[in-house]
Amino acid sequence: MTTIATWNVNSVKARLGNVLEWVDAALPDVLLLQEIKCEAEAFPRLEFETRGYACLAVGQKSYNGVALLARAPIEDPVTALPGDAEDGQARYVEATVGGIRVASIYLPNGNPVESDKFPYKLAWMDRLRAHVGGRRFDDMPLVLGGDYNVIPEAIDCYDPAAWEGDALFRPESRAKFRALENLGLTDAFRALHAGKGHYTFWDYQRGAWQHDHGIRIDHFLINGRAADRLRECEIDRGPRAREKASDHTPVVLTLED
DNA sequence: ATGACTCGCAACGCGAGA
Repeated sequence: MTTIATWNVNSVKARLGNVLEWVDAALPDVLLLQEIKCEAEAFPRLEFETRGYACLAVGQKSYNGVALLARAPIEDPVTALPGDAEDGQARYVEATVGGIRVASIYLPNGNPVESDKFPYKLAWMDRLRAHVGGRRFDDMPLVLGGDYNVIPEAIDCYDPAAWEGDALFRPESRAKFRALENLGLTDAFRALHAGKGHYTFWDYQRGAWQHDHGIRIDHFLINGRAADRLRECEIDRGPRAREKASDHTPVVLTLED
């Protein structure tokens, strides 16, 4: 069994205690982090290395940043999403671990929709589609985990009306998410769980967590080779209830060996 | 209810997040 977890930690330094406590209990084979909010040199790699993880962090100061941690060697890394040499935002890291191609994705938020952030988001999704579609991953399992900042369907949010017009729920964003699925990728959580009420993010404001006013925006998209081995995909709500919690909670994918 | 949280920052209020 191989477990791969994804978690937008909203600053790895502010969250280090919570993250390590969860890692020590959950013991994921691969951990994909987003919004580490620090440069790679400042990533607390020693804390993970002493727990047996190899670390690959791609960061920048203050914003964004992704990391890929694994109990097995990290091979053939890609540290930026191809397709725009001008894009300096740290939002993508990809590598091979134990014969599985894995990526940690922090897809742009895109709000406000009237700003240039929304076309940047859509273009980023086009680049991701071109990257995945243009490379030959078919000979090995591919797992794209991360914060996609997309609410795929109305059942993926507590109150669809409240999200109407938001970049996370705009028809364009959802269409481009479907375009990724149309490459042959499966939304692993949705393949195993039907219905409303499955969320991965609750806003810090308005008591969203206490009222369970959440949205499902952290996803695993996996190719056929990985879907053949899909056993479980679960949202662990535990960390969201903690003091000093991230506004996102981990999602854990389990593949058969 | 023009609000509300929480983060990082050569901070001491602001931009960004979602």
